[in-house]
Amino acid sequence: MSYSVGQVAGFAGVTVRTLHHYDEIGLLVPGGRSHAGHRRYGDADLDRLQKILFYRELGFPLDEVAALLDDPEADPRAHLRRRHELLTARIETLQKMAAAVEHAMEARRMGINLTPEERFEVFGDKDPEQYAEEAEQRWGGTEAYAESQRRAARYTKADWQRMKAEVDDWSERYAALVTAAEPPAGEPAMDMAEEHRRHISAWFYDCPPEMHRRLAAMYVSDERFKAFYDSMAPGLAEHLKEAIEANAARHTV
Amino acid sequence: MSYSVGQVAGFAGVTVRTLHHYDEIGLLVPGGRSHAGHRRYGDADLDRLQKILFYRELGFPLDEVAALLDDPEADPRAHLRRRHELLTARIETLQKMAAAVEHAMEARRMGINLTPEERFEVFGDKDPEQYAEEAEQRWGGTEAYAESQRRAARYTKADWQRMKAEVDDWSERYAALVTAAEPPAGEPAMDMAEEHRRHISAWFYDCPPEMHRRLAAMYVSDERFKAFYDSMAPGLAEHLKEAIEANAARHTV
DNA sequence: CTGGGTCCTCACGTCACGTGAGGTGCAAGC
DNA sequence: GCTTGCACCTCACGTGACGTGAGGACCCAG
Repeated sequence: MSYSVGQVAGFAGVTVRTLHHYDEIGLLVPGGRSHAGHRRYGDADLDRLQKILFYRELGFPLDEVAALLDDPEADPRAHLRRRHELLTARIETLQKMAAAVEHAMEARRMGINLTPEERFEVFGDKDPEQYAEEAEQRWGGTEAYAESQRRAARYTKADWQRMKAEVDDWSERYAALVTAAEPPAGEPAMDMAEEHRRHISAWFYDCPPEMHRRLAAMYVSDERFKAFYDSMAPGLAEHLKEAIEANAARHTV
Repeated sequence: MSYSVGQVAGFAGVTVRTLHHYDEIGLLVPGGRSHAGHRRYGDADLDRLQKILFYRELGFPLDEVAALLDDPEADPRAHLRRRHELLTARIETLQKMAAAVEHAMEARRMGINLTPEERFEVFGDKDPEQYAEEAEQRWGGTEAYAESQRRAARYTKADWQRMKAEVDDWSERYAALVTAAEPPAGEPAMDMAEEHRRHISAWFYDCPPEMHRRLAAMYVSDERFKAFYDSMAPGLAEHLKEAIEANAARHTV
């Protein structure tokens, strides 16, 4: 019914030193001591440790953790709710970061340059107006940048030619499909959306349907991606987006 | 085309001191210095800083960040891929933590006690066999624990009586519904699933359909939850799970 | 020519522990 | 009965990633 430092450290996944430290600063004082002066942790101590580790995991400094835990206002249910909120909030920001990384990967794949504030928007909380003017200056030169991109990569020249041939072939066929007014949710369009996905997966990065769907949203929401696809045929970006969504739905069934 | 420490600190969301530190340890040495000895950061420096902050955000110590960035093997695409993988992995573990918290909330709501290893499983990497024997000893006494739970909470005695009356009424009606062989996806069952969800939201914690669905999965996967519901009527747990899923699907359309 | 703002370089402080050093209590094996 | 081993103890200094002044240089505006 009571545990030693070693045991607690063992199943809580912390070091003995950490428990000593928490004792020193009064954050987690064990319920009692053995005859020999050894720390003895009871169930209540384990419970408290669990909460401590939780808040620590989310980046709270230890004194704030202490304040949270020693708040006489909060009942256990409120704690669980609070933790769930913190977790979901954290998950949300990480998902935004992941989305920004996807954005960057797609931009790189298509040789589109990013503005400096876009590079940092991964970390949130930006003043979007602040550096707006100089963002303008940075346009143009995209083609040279894209070319340097290509050279910087690992592929050989022959690889690049094969890849480019695939892209050209695909875009020609998809443009034809759009001008023939094929429906986006039809079999031919979905098949070409799937081909698009496999192309990315084969040459650039693993792109499951879920992610492909998020990319599709970018193709219409971001002007540069939209311009890239619409240059193949007018309305192609929107058409491709719907085809990708239909294809993803077909996959997840 | 080149920025001062203050500017960089501004739009990267770090302090000037941090940039000084990165210069000191050679992690991010600015491209040049002005006449007066002031640091001048170029575009390449910003790019590198973005990567540094990213890896730092994910908990890498700075020397490892340096090792990653100065690895001559890695091309930029590989970096983006790697970052995306790290992010999705982190998101996944956080989602597991959130699930464990939901588990704990539901257990507390129904007065079910958790074993000590369950309390820590939020943090993953446990040897599931290790403390198995003593887990046994901890059973029984659940009712007393549940009672103490009730007293510890914020509600008044009258509130508890009202709440319990609601529960009793609901379980009686749901048991009748099951014995009458009503289909789980039928309107009456879905309505009672919705009532169940609203009950939790009103008395305990906000429970959107998404979360309700995850709880339903626990009702059949965890023996204790299953026993709780099956004691109302045989097969009720499974029936309720399907009703909750049907109700959630109805909600998201 | 005097502020005010931004930059500079020491250099010590802080937080959450890590890492020995040197010693104690106790059960098992020789 | 003794030593060996193990898990524990208490100092106490080290470390990583900065925070926080102290004291001084540069530069533009009023």
